[in-house]
Amino acid sequence: MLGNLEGFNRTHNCGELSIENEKVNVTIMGWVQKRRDHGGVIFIDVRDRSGFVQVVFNPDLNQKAFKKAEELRSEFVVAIKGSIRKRPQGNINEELPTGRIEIEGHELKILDKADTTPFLINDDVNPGEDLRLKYRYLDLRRPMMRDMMELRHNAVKATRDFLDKKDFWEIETPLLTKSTPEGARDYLVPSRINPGQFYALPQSPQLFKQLLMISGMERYFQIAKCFRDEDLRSNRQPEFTQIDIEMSFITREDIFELTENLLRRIFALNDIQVPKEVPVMTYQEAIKQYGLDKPDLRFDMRLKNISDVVKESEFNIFSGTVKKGGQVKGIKVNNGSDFSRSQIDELEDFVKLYGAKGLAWIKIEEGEINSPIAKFLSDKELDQIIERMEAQSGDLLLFVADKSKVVANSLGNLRVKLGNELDLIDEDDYKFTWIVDFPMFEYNVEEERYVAKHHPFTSPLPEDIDKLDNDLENLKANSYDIVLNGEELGGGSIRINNKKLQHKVFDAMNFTEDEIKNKFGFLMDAFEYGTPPHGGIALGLDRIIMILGNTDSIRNVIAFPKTQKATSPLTDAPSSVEEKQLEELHINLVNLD
RNA sequence: GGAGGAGUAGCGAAGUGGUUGAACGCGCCGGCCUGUCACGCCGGAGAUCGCGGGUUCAAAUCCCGUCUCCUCCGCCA
Repeated sequence: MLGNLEGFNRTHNCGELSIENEKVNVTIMGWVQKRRDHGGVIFIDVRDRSGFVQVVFNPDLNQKAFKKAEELRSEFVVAIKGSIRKRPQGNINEELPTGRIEIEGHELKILDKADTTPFLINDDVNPGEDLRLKYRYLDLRRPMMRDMMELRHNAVKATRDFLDKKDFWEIETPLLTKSTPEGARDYLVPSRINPGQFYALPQSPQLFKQLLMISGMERYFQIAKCFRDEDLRSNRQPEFTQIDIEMSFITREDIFELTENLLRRIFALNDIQVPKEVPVMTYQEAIKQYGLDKPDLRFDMRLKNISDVVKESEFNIFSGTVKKGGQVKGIKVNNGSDFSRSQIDELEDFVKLYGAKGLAWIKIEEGEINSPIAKFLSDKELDQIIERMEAQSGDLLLFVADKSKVVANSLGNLRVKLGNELDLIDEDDYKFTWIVDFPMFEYNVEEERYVAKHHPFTSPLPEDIDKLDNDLENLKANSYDIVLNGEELGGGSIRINNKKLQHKVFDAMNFTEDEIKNKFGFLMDAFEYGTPPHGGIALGLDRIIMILGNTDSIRNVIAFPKTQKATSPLTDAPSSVEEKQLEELHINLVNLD
């Protein structure tokens, strides 16, 4: 009968068998990857988590097993007894880890049969995302996905080992917690016992880890699930995992060192070196030179400011923008003068996505200037632009004139796009950098108030504290991000550990006394009882695995991810619920249309 | 909330108004085959061209709507 293991005890994993095991009797179990039926002899590749191995059924050796092997189809689950032998001369397959040996099949048991799968279980096929997610348990059988899961496990294991050695304690914090007003939209969970009230799933364990510092836990970490009800991207899922760390009695540099060593350990899993010295760049410098706060340092093409050169220019789009307080900046595409008009139009469409109104361009062709805006620029201005841009014959210059924020964002993203498309990036290069001194606040036009750029528990830079009273715009935070190849791996800060200062920060954000009390009263209370200086960092585990695993979708590093509409084709979540469940939760559905 | 791309047998994919009864590859089913490992050879089944309207003598192909997946903007302390 099917499924019964009677008489079979697994002795080896398929992928681990080698010439060392010659003449050994083995029992393997796994899935049929492939059957090659030659009529007189049948080859079966049997796959388990460790890899696969070839089993041969020969009627001359074992008629019964051979007959049984004729029934086999792909993805049948089997148990096989046999003996390891060297492959005959000329039949060694050097391509395969187990290619020097094979199993002479003596006894075959079919543990379960399988229907033809919706897609083939190998890395050569590329089924649509919805199919992969609907049959995720089959998708995960593919070597690529199996490898991702193993990599993820190893990274988490390395993290736990490393932090344990450094005297950190892994402490769990609640998933059912309190909704906080700042930041991302919360996932809410209705309380049955408290009609009309809701828990929120944590966007991060931020407040709890600070409370743990006040508790004297001193060094905390958690592989923490976090939830944010915002729109999805190729690197953003509504539930994701952070390596969450907090320490007491430390400086920013202590956190840098710890994080670098942790990353060193994790990236070593794929032989990627974290340099001895990870450079530190200020936010202001990053925006100035690269336009983004997560610069990709694998290629140059920095932004150059030509505002001063064109501020009196005839070309109104440039001079007018500068006079209104905006900027004109440009990037240089080496040997880009052969870009066609339609290619440049495409680049213009791209920067418009980021709010730019247009993209001005100048081609330097054999000393000749080719540009629709050249006629509005004086020779002197052109010369100065070329000098500022360090342009040579054959180059293409691209300019955006706008508010500084739009200029930085549009050119910064254009730079990344060109870097990728022009193949300026060495895929084997890994450029880490710290970004520090972020602005504490950003003005939110919709809410007509300042909001925290990192979070409101971030300490301002000590030398900037006075600006809390009069210069919020330029107040810098003691916060930091770790960036790799243009991807933000994580960020953190030194926290406020003082009630008075915390209160001032809330004030700056226009919180009322009542709001502070209702939303953060418990933190303010805790600050009364002896709070150590503390700080920490949260690293995006999923993004780290993406880069380590060299994949461009976060879904490939999560066993059961959601689609872009935050649904699961596998479980069909989310779904409607029974009327009775809603009643228990005191919830009435209303139609808002 | 918005922009773009995609949806054709189980999977991948060609086909942009008719003369093809919708290619091709993989898989599947049957037969043959004793050294394959992308096995080979012969034969076969399998498609309301995402769904709903419309234009036309004629629609996979053009138009409108709608659903799903992907990428991006906004959003993501």
